[in-house]
Amino acid sequence: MASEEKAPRPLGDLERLVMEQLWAAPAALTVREVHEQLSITRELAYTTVMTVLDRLAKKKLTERERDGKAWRYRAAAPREELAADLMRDALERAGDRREALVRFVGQVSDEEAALLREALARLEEREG
Amino acid sequence: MASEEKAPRPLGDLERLVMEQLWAAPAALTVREVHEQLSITRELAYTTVMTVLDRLAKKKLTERERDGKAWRYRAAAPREELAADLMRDALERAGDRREALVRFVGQVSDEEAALLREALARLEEREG
DNA sequence: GCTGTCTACGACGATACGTAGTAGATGCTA
DNA sequence: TAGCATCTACTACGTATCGTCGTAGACAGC
Repeated sequence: MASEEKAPRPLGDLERLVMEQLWAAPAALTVREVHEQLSITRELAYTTVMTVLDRLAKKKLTERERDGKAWRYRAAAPREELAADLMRDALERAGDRREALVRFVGQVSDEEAALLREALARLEEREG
Repeated sequence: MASEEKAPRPLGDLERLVMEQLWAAPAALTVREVHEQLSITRELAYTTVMTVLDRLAKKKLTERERDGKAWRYRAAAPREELAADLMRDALERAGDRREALVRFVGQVSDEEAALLREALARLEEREG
């Protein structure tokens, strides 16, 4: 016992804000566009946003493509995918998975429980 | 959109090892006992273990009670509870929960899916 | 050639963690 | 009673992450 891998570090506050911009956008965004969006709420240097976007790319959370001399960034995976990964990760580091799942479903709202049943039903249907 | 709280930082490697000792123990442990256990595998100063236990207590992950002049530490919550909390937390920061849950159940093993169904059934039974 | 726009790279402060030393209280023992 | 052992409390240091920028250099258009 006692042998697991490191948990993925959670996003920092600004990193999360930036990812939310990318997730909300229909297409890849330039640093300037992200900066402008964030500037609505808070004051940030252009280079700060650039640095964060760059770090996110190094962490494989964003991908970028050239657009003239600028880069366009987009989220590497949908927000829900990241959430599912984190859930999976949390489950994996539980001791007794059955117990963890029981506690988990005991915590979710009725609506979420319904969504879970629905998701499981769909899975069963697809997998036969 | 864009308004969530900070995600709980994951445990550090040593912190995790220490928590695993506490989770595995049937009763509260002294610093010395944890230190001795960990010393089987790696060399660590007594005070290092003490510091970690202390930090875990400040983070409310452990609780401690006096035993003579020493403290006895125990996990504040079972391992599975922490896992369930993390899963819940991950779900909460997903955008579309339905989508996140679909992706989640799509990721788990067949066995885990079965455990999930079982947990949901038990929940339904209990809640009527 | 000057100006504006981008990127690349480096930097600095704060915080978290792994790791440990030292000081001081207290109790058992020779 | 003097000492050694045992514990806690407090401080500290190195590394990594993250928020936050500044500066320098490449380039394009006026």
